[in-house]
Amino acid sequence: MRIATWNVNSLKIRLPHVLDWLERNPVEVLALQETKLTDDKFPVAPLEAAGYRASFAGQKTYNGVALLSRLALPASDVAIDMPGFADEQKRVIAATVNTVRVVCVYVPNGQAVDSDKYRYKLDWFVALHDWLAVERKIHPRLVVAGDYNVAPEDRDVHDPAAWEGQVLFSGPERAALKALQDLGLHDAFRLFDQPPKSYSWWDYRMLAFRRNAGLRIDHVLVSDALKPLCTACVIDRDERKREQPSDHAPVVATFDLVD
DNA sequence: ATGGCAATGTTTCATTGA
Repeated sequence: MRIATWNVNSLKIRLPHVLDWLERNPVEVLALQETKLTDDKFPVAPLEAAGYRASFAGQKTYNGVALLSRLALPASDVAIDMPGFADEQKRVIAATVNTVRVVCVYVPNGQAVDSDKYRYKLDWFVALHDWLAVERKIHPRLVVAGDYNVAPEDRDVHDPAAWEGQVLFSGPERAALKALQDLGLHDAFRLFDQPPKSYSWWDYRMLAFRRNAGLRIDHVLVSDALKPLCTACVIDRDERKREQPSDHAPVVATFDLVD
């Protein structure tokens, strides 16, 4: 079983990319962020034609998340938002697919340290932590995949000295991500040997991709019970080379589970 | 010093992203 996450930066623009990618990478579950579509505009039909059911929670212009899963697999208990955290912004969707509870998250960007948006990001992380502390008890097989907008360590940043203390790499953000990991949610990417300078996002500007000036901010966290079943985790950086790409690359985790 | 690139809205630029 493969579970992937991808911030597509507008599913309207990126639908051809997603369909093409799924054809080449027929994962069992794909978590999408930044769909930027209201629910009435979600492309249900083309995704079904490609063999995927879709659950989604969208809004106009910003945010928006979705979970795609193969039509042949059982999928149930779709949940939107975090209970107890009132939020207009559509950033969380969860579903149980093939006995695995999959949570798709789009963590706030934070804009700049000391901004209102940064405080909202840290508050959001606290809510996520407290919610997942409960969810992991209910669902031992738990995957939390998405755009976390935080690079965990120096090796996840192309220029850690320049980024130190900046949004996406500040101490409080990294501590918030670490607190999730301390719940027993493990960074699947770091369970394996990886190429040096592996990143999942590159700025559209400054020829960042060509210089590999990126950050690793998209993560798949796996619960204690799933950790021994996780057999691989890769970033598909080739997708970033395509025509009119998202600024994020897909991240794919593989599990030794029968589909 | 501080823009650069991309997407959205109802647009002739502002806002947001990361």
